[in-house]
Amino acid sequence: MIKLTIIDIANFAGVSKSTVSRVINKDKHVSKKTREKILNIIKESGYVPDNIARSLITKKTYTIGLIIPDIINPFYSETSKIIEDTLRKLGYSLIICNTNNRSTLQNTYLNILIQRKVDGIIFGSVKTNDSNIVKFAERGLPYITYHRRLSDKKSNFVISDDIDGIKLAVKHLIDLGHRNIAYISGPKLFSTGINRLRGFIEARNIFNLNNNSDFIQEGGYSENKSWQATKTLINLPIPPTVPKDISLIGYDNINLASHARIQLTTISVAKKYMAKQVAELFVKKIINNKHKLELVQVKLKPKLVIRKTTSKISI
Amino acid sequence: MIKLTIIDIANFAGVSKSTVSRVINKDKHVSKKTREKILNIIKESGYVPDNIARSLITKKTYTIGLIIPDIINPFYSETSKIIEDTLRKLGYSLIICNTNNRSTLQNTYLNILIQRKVDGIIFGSVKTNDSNIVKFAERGLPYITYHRRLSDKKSNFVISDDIDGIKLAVKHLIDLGHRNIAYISGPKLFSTGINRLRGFIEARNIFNLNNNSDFIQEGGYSENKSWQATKTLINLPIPPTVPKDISLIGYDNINLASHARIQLTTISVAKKYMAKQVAELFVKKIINNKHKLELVQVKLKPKLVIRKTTSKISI
DNA sequence: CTGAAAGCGCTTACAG
DNA sequence: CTGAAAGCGCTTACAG
Repeated sequence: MIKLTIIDIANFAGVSKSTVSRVINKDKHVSKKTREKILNIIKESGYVPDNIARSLITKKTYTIGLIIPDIINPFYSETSKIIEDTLRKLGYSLIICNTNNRSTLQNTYLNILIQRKVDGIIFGSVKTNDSNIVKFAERGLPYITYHRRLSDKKSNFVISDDIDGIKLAVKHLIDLGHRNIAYISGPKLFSTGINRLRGFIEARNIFNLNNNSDFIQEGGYSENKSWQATKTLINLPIPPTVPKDISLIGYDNINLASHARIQLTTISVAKKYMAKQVAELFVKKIINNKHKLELVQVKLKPKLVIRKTTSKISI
Repeated sequence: MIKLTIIDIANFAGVSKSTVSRVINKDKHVSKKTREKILNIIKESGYVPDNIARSLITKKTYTIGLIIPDIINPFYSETSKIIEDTLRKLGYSLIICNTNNRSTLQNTYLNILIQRKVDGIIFGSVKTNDSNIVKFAERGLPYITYHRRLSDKKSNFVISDDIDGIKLAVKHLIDLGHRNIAYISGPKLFSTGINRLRGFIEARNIFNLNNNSDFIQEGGYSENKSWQATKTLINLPIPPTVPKDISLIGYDNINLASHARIQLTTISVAKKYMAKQVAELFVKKIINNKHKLELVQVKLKPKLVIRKTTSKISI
């Protein structure tokens, strides 16, 4: 199996390699006749241009890195798949990196991606103040985050409006007659955790609810911690309002929420749309638009999905 | 942000770029003094060698393609993650491609990966006779499959021994006193489906079981089809042996099998080990060993995991 | 142990 | 519309 180069094609067609290059790059300044001749030879010969050689000159690899905590987590496998699909249609390939939430591994990946000359990096779960990303950003490599954002005002992101989401949840409970509403929070090193908590506090003020600080418990996205928090809440002198049982709203419409035996009322995040948007906007507004310095800062509206775990208060 | 090249480092160190290159590539023929000086300058300056330029000469990209049906399927997200992790430790990056089982998309990806000059391709779900892969293989690009194999005797693979797996299952049922044993098969275009069926037929002969052809029903990995097949089996004049209900063995120890309300006895495949092996053997035995033409053909032993869906026959 | 030179397979002004 | 030449940032014989 001999590997063909652009020179082989040029010789065979009786033209210079410049002309072959123009045909490959869809340059208009080639006569129809020459173009067709070359195109034919390329097809017949099975010649494939070497992207490596091309990248060396153009400084574009058409490769993007995706840094996520864990592809086994359904949120990330679903969004990764859509990101990959969207990028492919735009001519890009994706290198997926699982950090397992370890910042040393994230740094390892950042170095790998820099050395591989990726055109940019998408982050799926940034900590609000990640000094390593700030340092890396100084290299001038374009990046964007989804699901979570950096606190930096000039950062690019596509996220769900977490403040609004919690307000939807609180409003729903109030509409059902509840007044004592508690909140089990996520970790505060992510914008998701920070903003949902902020949304809860704002909602309490808007609706004039009990400001009892016991009604906010740290759950930390851990089953165990959340279970402890729940017990604390139930044993409060004035526990959260109780209908038949307790009205309960989750966040992120994970598959388990709709399970027949669970039927959790939930705030639903448009994760598929988010994934498509982050990939498209990153390529179109940032990577292919380097001169313009346009910021991408998108907050998607969450939705309330009412199922069986919330109901009217029964006094 | 100015981009440094090997020439900048060379000038700064007062040596030629050849010497810098040797240091970067850990060539021994450099004096300790020069080496340390250069290493220091590299560190201080934040210089990162350009892998693209290097690849153009070495013809190695240290990139591997992984072609799977769907990263959302837990089997593939779990194995992909391990493959990626294993490859990273060996110095390789991974481009994951989801075909959704569509051969046109697989071809698209094959072309992309060829153009990107990947060092090899790992396939997660090949059809036994995939003419496109055969055609592609003629390009001389190394490849290997896992989970499923090509019928081609000279192909590389790491799979589970599916024939043996079914035999384990049949033997277990016989040990429990069953004699009328039925089998709901998978699609025959995969080695998994073919070999499990073959294993079932061989087991019937070995244990002198009823050769009734009604006891083999096509399930096609589809819930609906399998349900039809089950009804057909139950309504047979002589149905499969019935204890309290029916003894049932699944294949592939998916998470649902161990669910508290399911407790399916199952043939378990060492998928994590399989993933690690396919990545390691591919790099060590095939990619880094091109001259030797060594075949990698590994069949891992499956295990029987006994839970609650199988029990002694009660006459 | 070190350097000068050639070359990997392309693209891109420049000139015609 | 087309070609000759320079160059992208490295590696690698070859020579000393």
